[in-house]
Amino acid sequence: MTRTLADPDLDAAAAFASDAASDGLAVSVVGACRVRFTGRAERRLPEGVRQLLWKPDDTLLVHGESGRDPDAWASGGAVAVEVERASGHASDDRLVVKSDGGAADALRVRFSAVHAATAFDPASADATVSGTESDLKERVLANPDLVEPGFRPLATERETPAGRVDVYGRDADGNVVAVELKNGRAGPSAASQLERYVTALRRDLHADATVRGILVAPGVTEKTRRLLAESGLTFSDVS
Amino acid sequence: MTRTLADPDLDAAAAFASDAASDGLAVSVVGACRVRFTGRAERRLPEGVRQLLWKPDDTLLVHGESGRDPDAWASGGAVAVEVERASGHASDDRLVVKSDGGAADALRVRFSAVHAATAFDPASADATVSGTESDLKERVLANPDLVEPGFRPLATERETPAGRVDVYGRDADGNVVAVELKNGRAGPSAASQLERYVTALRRDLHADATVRGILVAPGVTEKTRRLLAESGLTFSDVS
DNA sequence: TCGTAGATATCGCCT
DNA sequence: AGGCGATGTCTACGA
Repeated sequence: MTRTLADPDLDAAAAFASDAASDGLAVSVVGACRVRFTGRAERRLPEGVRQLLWKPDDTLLVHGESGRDPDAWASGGAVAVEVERASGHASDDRLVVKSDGGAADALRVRFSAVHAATAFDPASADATVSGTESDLKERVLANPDLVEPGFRPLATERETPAGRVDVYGRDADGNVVAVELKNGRAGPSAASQLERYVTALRRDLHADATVRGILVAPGVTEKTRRLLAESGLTFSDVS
Repeated sequence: MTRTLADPDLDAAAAFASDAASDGLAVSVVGACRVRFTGRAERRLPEGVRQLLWKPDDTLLVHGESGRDPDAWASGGAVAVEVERASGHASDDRLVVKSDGGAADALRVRFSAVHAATAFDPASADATVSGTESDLKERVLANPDLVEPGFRPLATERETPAGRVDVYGRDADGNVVAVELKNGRAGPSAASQLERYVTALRRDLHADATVRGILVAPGVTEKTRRLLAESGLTFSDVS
């Protein structure tokens, strides 16, 4: 199923890539190229050796020396391969792989040389995941005292004009409580988010209702702790 | 500089990958593998053909069938390669590439078979980028009327207890103005952010100062527009 | 399709 | 090293 080509000429590489793509395979191309992206932004990469990965869903990824994120990419567009013939020497020919996204986004990768190409039938993701914010929600519902002693959850994802409250309930004194969960260390945006929910609930509910906000996370930054205090909100540590 | 190996046995692949890594090269390995990540979350990928990219900065990427983001990854850890010997048949041996990040993050990729391996000397990113929020700031400073007629910018990235205001200035009437820039369509978090800044400035400045907030972006969602209105904030469209 | 919010977010800047 | 906010964020999930 997997096919490999070493040091092909550009015509061979182009044929190899298009054949693989029409067979529903992923193609990895390693070679010297220039890259240009235009659309939501403009980006250019100078001549250099990179790896291009062309997935069966027509995602294009250009990876260079470092980092988790690609140096350039395109997704959602139609991908085309061609060999640009130079008028002079054949050594000026270029293998061009390009994606033309619908919304003005366009990526063009121009190879002056291809060192290796591999085609393979890739596995779908189908991953098992745990340890996310949704797991934290399960934990809180199973053990509401994590929020605070006496807390009783009444709903999850409750709608407000400002967005959905992760967990909605009442405290031991019967006050309305909005709980915002964060899976990691909480920053200022979490405090703002919670404040928006609390403000929206105060407006929506009867004027005599007391609405409290509790941020539940395994840690909080100092500035965020201060912001919470200034807004009369509570932090509950679940480390 | 670029080297390729087709259908190597696991020992050859292991030697190839470690040699390439010690030469400061990037290595692409295509083969059948299982993947496990533990740390901030847990994730497992079942047996399947994927591409592993091992960059010189010890970033590991595992790419499958679709999507721009890798199905699994690790960065910042030390990467090790080894062949796990099975007690029975040699066909039960596994090529293991693993990254042990400092903070409990660990990625392990176990290949049962390697179909192709390529080593190459990758180019550094060194990209030219434009069209970002910082470009929008340039535009606003060059032409303050984009914010509103008569606006005069006085500072950028002005510090407040709630964070840095993108552009700080005064309007035609001499009122203090906090400007928040968004490069894309602005959502509720942008409104919250601006409100935090305005509140902080009102607290910091003399009580008699009027502080206004203006969100400048190429569009805004409906809910956000309502949030802005409720907080007495202004939206300025720069499409 | 649009809006909203999470993510093993990553990345870059500044303290 | 940690906080903070942008990102061509991407991606999943609802309305």
